[in-house]
Amino acid sequence: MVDVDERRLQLTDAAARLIARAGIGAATMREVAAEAGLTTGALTHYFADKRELLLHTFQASLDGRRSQRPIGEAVDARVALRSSLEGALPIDEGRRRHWMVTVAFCAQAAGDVELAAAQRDAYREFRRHVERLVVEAGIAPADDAGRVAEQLIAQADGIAMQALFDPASWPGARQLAMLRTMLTPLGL
Amino acid sequence: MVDVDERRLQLTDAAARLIARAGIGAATMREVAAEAGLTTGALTHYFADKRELLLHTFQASLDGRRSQRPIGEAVDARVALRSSLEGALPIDEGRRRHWMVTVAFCAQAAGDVELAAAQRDAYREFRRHVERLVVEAGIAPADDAGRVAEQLIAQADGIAMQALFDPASWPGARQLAMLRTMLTPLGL
DNA sequence: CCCGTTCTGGAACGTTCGTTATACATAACA
DNA sequence: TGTTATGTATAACGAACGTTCCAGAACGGG
Repeated sequence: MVDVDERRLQLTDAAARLIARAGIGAATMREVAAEAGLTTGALTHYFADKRELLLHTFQASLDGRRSQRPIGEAVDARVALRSSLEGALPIDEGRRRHWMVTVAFCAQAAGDVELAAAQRDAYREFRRHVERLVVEAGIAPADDAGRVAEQLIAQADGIAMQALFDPASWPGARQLAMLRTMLTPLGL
Repeated sequence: MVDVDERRLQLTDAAARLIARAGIGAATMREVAAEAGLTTGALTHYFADKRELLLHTFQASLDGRRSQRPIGEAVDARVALRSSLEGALPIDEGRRRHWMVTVAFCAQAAGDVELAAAQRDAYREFRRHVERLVVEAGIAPADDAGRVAEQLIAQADGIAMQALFDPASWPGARQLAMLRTMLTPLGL
């Protein structure tokens, strides 16, 4: 009948938009449902409770980001690596939204072991992804790729943190320029 | 009669502990008052509303961090610089608490221009502080110190972001080691 | 076409929130 | 010491929240 996954995405997308636009406080069950053009009856039909909605919203936002990664062996590992790191910068609406969802999720994850684990695992997955690209690109020996990956991620995230609430000082071009400045010593 | 500033600190400290321990959702007016050993009557006497409490909690947490900075000309600029950057790493209870407060504050700052400005200004102040130390330490020429400061802050914050919800992978020593690895190319 | 399932809207429930009001204690000052 | 201002506890209020419930619409299999 109805595509369950599509409906869920419709609802988690609405939640993400709301969180990014007006903060976690504005993302009530009623408001999320309304943003999606539905009511709480439909919302509770797809998510048992608000916590589950938030968890799925975070996961869906992650999936959305992952789907933007260059895929396959078609692209050069160096290009894929730089693209993956640029994916962590809030330089457009989608990437900014993902950061806002992540921050809101982290704020909720304090004192909630399951949510904290989700955030932790998301980071670990990203680390593995970057680490693999580092190896493929031949930037670092395999036994040191993990450290290099952590370093690269730290640099991208650090720029993102500064840029998130100071977009006037950090237009997209400046974020990208700074990331490349930090990458060039590694031959990127 | 009563030291107003001390009472306010007592209350904002209670709020910060609560936020770090159980998340922003647990920081209700009643809970904050109880954590401070008081009631809502006292709480509302010192803060007009919850938003003001949150803003002051963030500012008080910032002040607490700033008070840990090495002061005066007594210390070497290089030492002060490294110490300031290490202050951004969640390697003990106080620093972790400040990060949790910051994350909670950012989650609330979406869609609230005044809160967003407070977060933005906090970053800019830290940037100026680091920039000054960069110049004093002779690490970069004055016209490039800003960029270097941003880079250093980004590296520290990036480590912090990864470490916040994965303390098992990021003991304090490892955070410090990684920060020093990133600092050595600059002669620190 | 009918029946059972799935899906959705809408209202209701109990709880908890931020906030306000009030009563009482305590301290400062005349 | 009487009076005023200040500090705090307690209770109450209306609003909004997450959640539950139910009626009925939409749909699919027989």
